[in-house]
Amino acid sequence: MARPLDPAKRTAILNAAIHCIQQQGLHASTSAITREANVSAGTLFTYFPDKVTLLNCLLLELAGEMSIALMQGFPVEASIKDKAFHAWQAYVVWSRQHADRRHCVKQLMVSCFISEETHQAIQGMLKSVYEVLNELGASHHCSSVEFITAVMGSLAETTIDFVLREPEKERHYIEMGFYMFWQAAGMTSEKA
Amino acid sequence: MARPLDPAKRTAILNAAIHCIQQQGLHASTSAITREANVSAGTLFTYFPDKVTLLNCLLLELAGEMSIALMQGFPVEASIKDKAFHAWQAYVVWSRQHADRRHCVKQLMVSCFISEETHQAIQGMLKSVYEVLNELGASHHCSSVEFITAVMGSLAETTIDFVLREPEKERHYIEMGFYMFWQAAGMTSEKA
Amino acid sequence: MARPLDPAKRTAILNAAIHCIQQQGLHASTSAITREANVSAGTLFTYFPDKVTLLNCLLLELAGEMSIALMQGFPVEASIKDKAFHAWQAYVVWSRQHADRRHCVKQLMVSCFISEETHQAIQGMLKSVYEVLNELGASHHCSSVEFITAVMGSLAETTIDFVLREPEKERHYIEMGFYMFWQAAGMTSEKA
Amino acid sequence: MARPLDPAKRTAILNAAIHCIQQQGLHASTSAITREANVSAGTLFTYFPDKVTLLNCLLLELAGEMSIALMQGFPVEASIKDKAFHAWQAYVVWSRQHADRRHCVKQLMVSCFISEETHQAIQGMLKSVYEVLNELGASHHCSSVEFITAVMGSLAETTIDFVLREPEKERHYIEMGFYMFWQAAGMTSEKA
DNA sequence: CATGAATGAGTATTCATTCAT
DNA sequence: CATGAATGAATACTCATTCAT
Repeated sequence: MARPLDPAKRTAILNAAIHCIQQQGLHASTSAITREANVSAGTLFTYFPDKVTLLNCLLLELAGEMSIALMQGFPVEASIKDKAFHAWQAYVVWSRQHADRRHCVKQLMVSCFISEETHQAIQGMLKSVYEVLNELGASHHCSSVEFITAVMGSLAETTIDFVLREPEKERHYIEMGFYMFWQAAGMTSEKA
Repeated sequence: MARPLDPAKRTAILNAAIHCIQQQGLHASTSAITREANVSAGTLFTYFPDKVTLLNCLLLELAGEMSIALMQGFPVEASIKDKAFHAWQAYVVWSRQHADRRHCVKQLMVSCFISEETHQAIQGMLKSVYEVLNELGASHHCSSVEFITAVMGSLAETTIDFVLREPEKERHYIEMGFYMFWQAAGMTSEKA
Repeated sequence: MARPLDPAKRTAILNAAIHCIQQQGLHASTSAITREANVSAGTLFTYFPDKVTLLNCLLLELAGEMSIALMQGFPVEASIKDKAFHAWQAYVVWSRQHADRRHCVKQLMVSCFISEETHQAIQGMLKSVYEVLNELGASHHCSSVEFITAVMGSLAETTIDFVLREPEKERHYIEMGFYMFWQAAGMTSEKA
Repeated sequence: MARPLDPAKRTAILNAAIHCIQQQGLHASTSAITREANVSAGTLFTYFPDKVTLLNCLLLELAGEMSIALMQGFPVEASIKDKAFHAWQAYVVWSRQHADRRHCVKQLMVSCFISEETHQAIQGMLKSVYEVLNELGASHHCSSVEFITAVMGSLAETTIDFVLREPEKERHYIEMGFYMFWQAAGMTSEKA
């Protein structure tokens, strides 16, 4: 009956948080966030009980957006390589389009504010991607799926860094990066 | 930058900073650092004009230590691959031996506290490593030495993460990681 | 003071206030009170213009209840001593039965929130009791009816404290307390 | 070597706390206290780690002052009645001279901020008074020393209330109050 | 009239930095 | 020069009160 919680305001707070965190890190103050969101200091706490919860919600929101982007047009019936390339490309493109969001996700993922529940919820969201990586590891008789996953992640990050610096070479870096990864991944079966 | 009055005290402060930053992040308070260093709160500010300067000096110090470690026993006359492997191995081993320092470096490198000057000074320190990488890039007719450099860095970081988790597999990861990198690097000439 | 729109709601708020104040003191928040009363945060302010007014109304309400309890079955024709004992006993019993209300009254009476008007209104409510005390003072040729009144009050409070701690000794404390008071009151005529 | 902690500043903070608590209750804000003490908001926390500790220290300080006043010229060899009267009188006089301090003590004693340690420390300070009360209880074959103690306390408080209102009648109230108490105490042996 | 979202001043406490000793 | 007390702006969060729905 009373004024309902305004989803636009919640979004404004989350977007403001993205903006502030990108500029000032995770210690961006709640008052900086509310100022940026054009709401009063107290309003943040009607949408999120405390700052830690806000950060967890923010990460979930971003991971959700990202997983949707990654899964859009995912070629379920294609070869492993095509699946992997699709995920790779989608991730790089999303990151280029949302550099601020990517920056937040990176900071949040390594911070001590994110709960185990949140980490697991994210794993659940990215299930399809992890399935590709598992398949990839298995197909290479790879002793360490985790290592391949980490390598893919770090090469993708490096690729994104360069795409952000030279957006006109996006295609070039996406392909070069992926084939470097693919070649590297091929190595593991021999060395494992 | 600050004229060191008692070098031992300056070092104590820097070491205390490493310790505190590893445990509490970059927002470790100056008073926590001085407590750990067994000096008074004010003393920090006779050695460093402010906290940001301290962080910049700390990063320079750590980059210096690291570059020395990387260059120790560098095989000037060896093949490019051997030079690259030497640097790779030296970096991984130093990082395993100085996990706290590496952690600081990583946090500092992505923080908003490090000035452009500091970033360039670090580039200068790692000149020898970059020379190897330039040579490597040239030998592969690689269009993007910087990209290879970044890839080497990110694969090394990934390798270190796994060595720190499974120290008994250090050799395995060092070699697997390097050959993955080498294979990946070989790709660039074809794709560039 | 505020025209009661729904008396049941007004009562619910006052009862919730009693409950919260007993547990958290006078700084119990209005939102805690409304939550306990099962009404919304804003509703409190349609029944009471502000928190201070609520507290004053609450005290008046409690004083009213208490004065009714004290007067119930009052032996109008009995001796002064019997009248005094009746009031004494009624007060102790009411306090034991309504420990939470008594607690509120005590806190409110010494707080800086209660206005002079409220204090005088309470005096008015307890007129009958004061009449007994006046009679008592007169019968003892006592120079200070107020002092006797205060002594009776403070000895009754002490008695109640002990009754609440040892409810099985209620009769014992009621009688011991009253006879201590009676003896004390007898003193005044000699010393005044 | 550096500026030493200034006892005068500590005292200023405690006195400011007394003043603010008297006016606003125990929820007087630390900033109100520091404003009154003419120190900055942060200084309070160099003298006391937190507000609760400040309140405990304040009560200990006041209890110390009071116990000194109560014990000054205590007639160790006199009769029980003379000892009791001495304590009674000393307490009333101290309370009249330090109405603000007395008010603080009363509020602090019933607050939830005071630790068990503090309560015990106070018991220790007032040991001599408690010994008199024990002796008094024993001499009356009184079943409940605690009750007599409480009665003495509450009658003293009532006496003080009247002395504060009519300071010119101090002697009158001190004596009347004490003899009322003495008479009341005599009752217990018959009723216990 | 009831609701509860919005507000912003207020809370205890921290912290980088200054400066008297 | 070392010390650590003093400072006051900043922090996350609360709360009485208002007002749009």
